[in-house]
Amino acid sequence: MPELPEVETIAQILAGTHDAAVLSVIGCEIQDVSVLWGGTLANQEPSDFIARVKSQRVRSVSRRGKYLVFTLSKETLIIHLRMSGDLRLEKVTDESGAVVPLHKHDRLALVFTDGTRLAFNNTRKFGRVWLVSDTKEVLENLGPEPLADELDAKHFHEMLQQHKRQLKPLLMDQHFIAGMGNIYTDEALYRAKLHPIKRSNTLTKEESACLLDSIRLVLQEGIRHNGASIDWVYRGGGFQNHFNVYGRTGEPCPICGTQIERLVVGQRGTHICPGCQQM
DNA sequence: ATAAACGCCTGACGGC
DNA sequence: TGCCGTCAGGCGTTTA
Repeated sequence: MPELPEVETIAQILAGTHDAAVLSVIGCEIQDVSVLWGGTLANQEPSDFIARVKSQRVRSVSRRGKYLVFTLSKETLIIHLRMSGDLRLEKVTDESGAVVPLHKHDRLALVFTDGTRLAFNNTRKFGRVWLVSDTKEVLENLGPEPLADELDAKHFHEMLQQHKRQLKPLLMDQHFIAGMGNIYTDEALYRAKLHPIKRSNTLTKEESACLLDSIRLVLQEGIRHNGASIDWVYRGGGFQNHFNVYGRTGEPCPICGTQIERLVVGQRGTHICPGCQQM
């Protein structure tokens, strides 16, 4: 699934602030809703959702962790793409006036009065949509934004000291810090030369500061490349061409030449350079 | 407190 | 070609 850089890219594209943006949802009024798979809705029945969301207008689009946040006239629409979710903003009809068909695995579609449509494609049905009056209902327990200035090295070190957990599962815990997923965690730990199962409370101040820098570096680089396009989901991003360890099992480490190893940490495939990342 | 195991889903890929 | 196991950008719940 998309991680912070992919979600950030999608948010910017939908908001029309991205270089690659063609359409924008800002100002669009919701005219019609198709709930193609009811399980998509996390907190209500399709009929309630449709009745409440119709005729609301999109005021803004932003990101919090891996959540997309659509501020509407009266309420807030929140989308989490999970593993296989994607969003397409497109015209409902083509140049000849023919209706553009929805895709296989589209689970929800919002049709706007200006003739555009936002389609939520979600192959594995893990993604969810919420409609809430208060974003706290969904976002309250998220950890800090890794790229925010309020998070400094001192505070991050204290956060790490408060747990005795393996670094990788801790970084992927959205209550600890919001937005890190499997790819960017592997890449950040590699850059910081830290082993994924090293205990968080054993890091020195210097190591904590280096880890925070590494997290920010890989996330910024991911955003700069419009995220990664892997598996069968292609969103136009190119960060997959800049992975140092993720998915590179058996290839030489760019720094020391040792073969990249794959292990399992926290039930997730994990990629490390055994030469650079020692316990 | 920490972490493993499992469930939720569909599809791609490699081996036989 | 088909079948089977494994793996996949996530996360909540249950169990140890």
